[in-house]
Amino acid sequence: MVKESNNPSLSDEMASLMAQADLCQSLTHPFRLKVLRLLAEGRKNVRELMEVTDKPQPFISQHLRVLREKQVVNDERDGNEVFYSLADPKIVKICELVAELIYERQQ
Amino acid sequence: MVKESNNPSLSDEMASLMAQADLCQSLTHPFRLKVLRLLAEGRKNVRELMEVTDKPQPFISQHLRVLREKQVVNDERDGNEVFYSLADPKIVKICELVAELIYERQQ
DNA sequence: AATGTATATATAGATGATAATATATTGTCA
DNA sequence: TGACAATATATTATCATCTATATATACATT
Repeated sequence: MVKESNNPSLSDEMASLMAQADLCQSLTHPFRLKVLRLLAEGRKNVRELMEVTDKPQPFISQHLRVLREKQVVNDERDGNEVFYSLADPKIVKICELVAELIYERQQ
Repeated sequence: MVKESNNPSLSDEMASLMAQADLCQSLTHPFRLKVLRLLAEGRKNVRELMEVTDKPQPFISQHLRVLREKQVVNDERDGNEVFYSLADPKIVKICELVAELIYERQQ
């Protein structure tokens, strides 16, 4: 946004805003929001997500990668499978607030 | 995401997820997050946002347009000036949670 | 080692977002 | 009405994201 100034607190704020924007980027796809909603119930592997969402495997893995890169989910391998889970319970809170906001709009 | 099924509740969920994703899109730019933070203090017009952020006017207006189109802010004209304000207090909550989440990461 | 299963990555064409510049609109006041 | 101030929109080049398809990797089992 702004060129870095020599005031450290300004660039700190900028860095924080950039990180926040980056995190929000992970929430800009309906499928990823759906995945987050599913993971809020508990960890799931890719096969389970395929069964529930009926989407092709690479499609799912690509979106999981976005979530992983933004540190919104964690992955842990268990033998052949990889389980995904929410990295922070605040993610659920955020998604819930967003959903509420949309819900209230329709009333 | 998914082709519309004949189950109305499914497409309702889809519509909701799409609206949620669309709203989150407004949060994916550091400048817009900065603006929301400023508007959380109270309504501001474009000139005030220019003074605080030191950004060119069209840059600001374009980002305000995104926020307006996503219904995240309201605008009201007062003579020559247009004042922007947050459309819903939940926006502040969401931004705060996102900021907290980022803050905690750094610890 | 060979095969099968689960998941990840590479690639490419299409679509969408961003930023800068130029220009248009809207309202005020002389 | 004409000139100015405040804000909005149009345009365009660049860069990121999305989806589908193809392919690669990792682990398990025989």
